[in-house]
Amino acid sequence: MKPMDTFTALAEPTRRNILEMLAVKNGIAAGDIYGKLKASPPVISQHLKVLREAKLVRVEKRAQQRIYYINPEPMRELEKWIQQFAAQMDERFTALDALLEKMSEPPAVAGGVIKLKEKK
Amino acid sequence: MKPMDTFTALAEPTRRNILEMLAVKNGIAAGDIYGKLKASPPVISQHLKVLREAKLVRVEKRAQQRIYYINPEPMRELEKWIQQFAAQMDERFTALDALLEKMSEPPAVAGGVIKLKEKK
DNA sequence: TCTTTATTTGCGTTTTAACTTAATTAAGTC
DNA sequence: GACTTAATTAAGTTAAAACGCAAATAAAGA
Repeated sequence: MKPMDTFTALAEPTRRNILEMLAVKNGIAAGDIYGKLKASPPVISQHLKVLREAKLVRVEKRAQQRIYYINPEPMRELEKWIQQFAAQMDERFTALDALLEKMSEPPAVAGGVIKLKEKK
Repeated sequence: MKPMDTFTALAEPTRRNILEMLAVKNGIAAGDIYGKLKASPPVISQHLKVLREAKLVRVEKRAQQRIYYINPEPMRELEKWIQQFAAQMDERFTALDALLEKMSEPPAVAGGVIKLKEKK
């Protein structure tokens, strides 16, 4: 349950844009990316580096160009993480659970037992 | 296609830990969180604030305690984003596409036409 | 009201991230 | 070999994020 720095890589909008471009058309040269996304070459290049390090993309050389491709694995892991997450929530939240939860004195605190107005 | 700052909120490991705790047991007091996660109260409190702003959690007051609950919507949107993403990739990558892509001179560049050793 | 418990706010410091400009590497072309 | 194109790297700057500690607020209870 730990998609390493996939989250960090995805936290930046420009990087997500790049990935979205690649989802539409896999295999894009760096130059075409900073052509369509208005950001300077160095900026894009740095973002590509982050994406590379997060293994969200891979690169192939073609003459002077670097062609970027999506690497789907981290995304799939991320999806898995979210789904496990949702599953764990649902597991704990069947109709019966919901009912019981509504009825009982809300969330049990640390120790477990709820102390209410225990006059000594 | 824009899960706002959900990504940013999820980029921090402590925040993910908090959410994972809440997935297992929804409704936890702030104090119980900084009991189990070894991080100082102020730190957790700040992270909770970020999660709150990202609407990943909601809070209820119970006496002095603040009980935190997961808010599932942003997660669902995130899941949707990933799935659309995957869908777009798959759409473009049927068996036939794969074949054609392998056969053709790889990725067409900006202009479109590939110039090869065009001796004048 | 004064005290305790639970949590948050403020503030100064350190770390990390992003953008800018300039320089560099790499692969072809003339 | 010098020249051009494509992309990256390096250095410096600014801005944002995270942490730690002290103080402040909120809700009870004595």
